[in-house]
Amino acid sequence: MPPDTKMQHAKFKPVEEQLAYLQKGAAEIIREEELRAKLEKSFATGTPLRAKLGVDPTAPDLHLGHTVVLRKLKHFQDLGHTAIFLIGDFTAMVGDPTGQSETRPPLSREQVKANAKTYLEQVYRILDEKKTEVRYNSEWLGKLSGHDMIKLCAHYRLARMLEREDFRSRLAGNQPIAIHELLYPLLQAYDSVALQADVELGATEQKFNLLIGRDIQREYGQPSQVAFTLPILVGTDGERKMSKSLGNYVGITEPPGEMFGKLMSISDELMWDYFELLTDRTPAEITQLEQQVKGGKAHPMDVKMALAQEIIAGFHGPAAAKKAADHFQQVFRDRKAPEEMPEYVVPLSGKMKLSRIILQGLALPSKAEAERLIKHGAVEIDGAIISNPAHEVDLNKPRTFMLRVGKTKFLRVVVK
RNA sequence: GGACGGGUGGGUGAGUGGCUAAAACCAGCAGACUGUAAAUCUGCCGCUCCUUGCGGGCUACGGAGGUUCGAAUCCUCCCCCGUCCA
Repeated sequence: MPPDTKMQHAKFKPVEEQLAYLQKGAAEIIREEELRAKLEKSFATGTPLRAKLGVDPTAPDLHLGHTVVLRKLKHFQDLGHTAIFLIGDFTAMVGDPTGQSETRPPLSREQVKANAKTYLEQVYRILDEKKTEVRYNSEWLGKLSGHDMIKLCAHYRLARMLEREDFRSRLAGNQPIAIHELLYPLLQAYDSVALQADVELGATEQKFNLLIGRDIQREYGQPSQVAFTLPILVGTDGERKMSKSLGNYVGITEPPGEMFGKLMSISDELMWDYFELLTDRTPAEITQLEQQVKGGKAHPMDVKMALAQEIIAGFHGPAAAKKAADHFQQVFRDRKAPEEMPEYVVPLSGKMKLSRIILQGLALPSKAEAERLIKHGAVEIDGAIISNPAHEVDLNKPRTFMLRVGKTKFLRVVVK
């Protein structure tokens, strides 16, 4: 063994170990042998790989779905490689057609800038800010001349571009495709050229774009990047992709208690996906847990609680996660009122309608909604169900009572 | 530029003059059952007032006018979207 190789051992972990770490949770690695070769070369020369993740600065509120791919980028970072977080400020003005059934409205410069800032703040909850190379693709794309652009386009064929599912179906369904949308994959590919990416990460729906990157890099005389895709995270409904607009998401900036509740509401089957994609448990550990649950040795709820706690600890710290777990245990499992609940102060007066109190105290959308809840028997005062929507509460002397609305909402009402 | 087709409640989408706050489905909310699960079942699901009722008022079917005792439904103009032809 040459002496300099020994030194490299300190810098990078053995290739097989790295590979195993990276493979966890991957949907597809194209091609795996190339990744191994790149890792070997990196190991031998002491040069970190350049792993790229590009995002459209369109969604300032990140949820767990976004974190799947971010966590993988973090894994590269953990192994000593260079994590490149690319903000597609230029391409955002084009609009990624991926998975779109219609043309996306482009974003203005101001929107892009503001979104990018919020985006980064949230990304640093996962990535190490000091070690992350943040780039904006306007840096090179903005400088492309018309001539450069034509040259780039000349490297790809229309027929291949139209192979893409979303283009094909739109074409077949008489839906419009704007010419500039064809440019998007090419520009993304050019980003890989500009950044000399060794690996590009993305969700499975990005596969097509990532593959074009390989072709274009070759055309520009560079080694092809490895296309590394990750599964799309299913939302809390257990059916569709996690997304904000579907309301089946868990936001990473949500309070720990909220996150806990949402995570516990996922189905038992789904929790294994979450373990794989959102925690650092090894595949072996996960399989073991799964068997324990199947064999009746572990209760699914306890396992799910551990899952929720682990995920939350990553964003809010272990203490906050523990607190959320305790709170959950008390309120839902033991069906007791929590120790802490929001307070709502009402001034001393004669009487007040219960519906008005919960309307204001819980910021419900309408009084009709409040009355509906009462009629349904969802409202309790100090443990007694009140089902008369016209019920009035005496407010003639100072006191405190506990209001419960539905299973999850509590309010300490203080009359003074 | 021309010819068609279309814009209905959070979404899909029925409804061609009164019985329509507007079918159905989805989403959502609540209750039951549970492990706050999931699945299932039941109810609710524009706003507001009260005496909480098969109750009163208001607002709503792209926009503005009009016809009519009465319009999501008919007429006029306008805006927007799609298809086809050029």
